[in-house]
Amino acid sequence: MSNKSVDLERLVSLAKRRGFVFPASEIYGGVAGVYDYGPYGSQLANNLRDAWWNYYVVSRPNIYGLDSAILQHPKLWEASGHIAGFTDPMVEDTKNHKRYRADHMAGLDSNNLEELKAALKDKKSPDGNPLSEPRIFNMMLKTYLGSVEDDTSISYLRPETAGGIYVNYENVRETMRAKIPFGIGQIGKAFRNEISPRDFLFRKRELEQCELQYFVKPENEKEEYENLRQISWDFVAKTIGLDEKKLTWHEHEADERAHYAAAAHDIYYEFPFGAKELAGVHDRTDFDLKSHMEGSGKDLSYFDQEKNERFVPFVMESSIGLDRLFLAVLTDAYHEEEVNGDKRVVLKLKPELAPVQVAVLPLSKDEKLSPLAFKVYEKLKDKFACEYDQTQSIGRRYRRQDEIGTPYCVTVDFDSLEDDSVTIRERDSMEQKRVKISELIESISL
RNA sequence: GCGGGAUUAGUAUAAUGGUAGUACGUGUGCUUCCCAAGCACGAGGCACGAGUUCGAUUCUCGUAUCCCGCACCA
Repeated sequence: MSNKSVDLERLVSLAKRRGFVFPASEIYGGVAGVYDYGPYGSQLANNLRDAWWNYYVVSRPNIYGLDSAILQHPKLWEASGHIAGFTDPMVEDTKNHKRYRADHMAGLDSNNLEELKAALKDKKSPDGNPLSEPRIFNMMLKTYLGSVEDDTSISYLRPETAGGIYVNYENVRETMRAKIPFGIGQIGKAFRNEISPRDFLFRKRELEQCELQYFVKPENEKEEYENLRQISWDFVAKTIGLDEKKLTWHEHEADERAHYAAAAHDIYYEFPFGAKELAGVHDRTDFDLKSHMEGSGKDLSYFDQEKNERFVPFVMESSIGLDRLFLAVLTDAYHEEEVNGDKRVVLKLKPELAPVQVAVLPLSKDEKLSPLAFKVYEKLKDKFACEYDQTQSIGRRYRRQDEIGTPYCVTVDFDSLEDDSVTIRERDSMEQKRVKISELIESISL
């Protein structure tokens, strides 16, 4: 049976029912575009985070980790281009995407979109192209640093994690004695006031990004870019193990690239609501470091000792949304199967990613079986993510574990009292093998 | 943000201007119980606010959230 028919509602329902994802502040009616990860969801997210960190940072000698603050100097976002015009009513040239102040063009001192819309009805851009409708642009979440709320204390929750990497570029290079090429990896929350959050975890207002910024010599731009594309593909396809048939490259045309990017390729995943961006690889050139050199007045150029020359490194970026990865993993794993005339819902998660790796189950709740089963649980719990469950029938408990993707169930039965053996039941095949309790840990391979 | 639809227990749903059933799930107990078995008992619900009304889960309005299109996603 395939999982092609998996629709978003089923995933949302399972996620809620089994403690993966809850709507934020649900008892107050929820908050659009914000979700909380429940007991199993937070564990799965942790596992995905660890997988990224190990793959991109820990296992690479010239990649360094960073955890920069969500709050940074407001000037960072000016230099990066994020602040420009964001709290103003803007119109956009629909052809070349140049932006203009809607109030200036309309000759009105107004933030009223209806008034502006009427006044701009027949106007063209300076290049003679049609204009988009006026909108207030303020994607960043504003806050005040310090307890006095005035214009001088305005700050922003970061709209992306990359900025924190650039402002620490020199600190990391210096303290790690890093030579180009090297990279800085970071995982963290970012915030965007999305106009319309949609599609469950796909477009959230509070999201988590995993980003690698890789600093290279300008002349190696193309080669490093292609290399990073391959690394990024291998992460989602091999390390995470998403179905490669659902993954595709999508190259940005010039007019859909961000202001900083010379080249951009996204990895699309076939979500229940269509093929959408899961990850991105961008060639950001020297835009960012140069912008921050200008903004801060500090020299961020690199001195190459061998060639005795100085240059501003180019940045190759690999970024992936942790929430999107979570949703892709859930989508990929979700299967409905027919077993003995009943429907079985099973999450075929990679064992190392599963929130529970081993469930220990006494065949029945019993004054002799339960203590033995609990001893088995205690033996395993420091080695694997374990759960102990003795409530209701054994078949029911297998199904429970199937639904949260537990790869192995260890069942303690009445024979166990005599032969010191237990059975290991495998999730996907539902096959069982009997092993000695003393050899149990070695018998479970993740 | 615009237009449309929806919102009843944890999930999926039924009915109703006189405060709600069902299924699955869930809790306790019985059953040496290997793939959601059975039996008994139990907990649990009309998204929020206002209006109309003797009385609103039901009608009206507003809000929130979700879904579908469009736009947006720098």
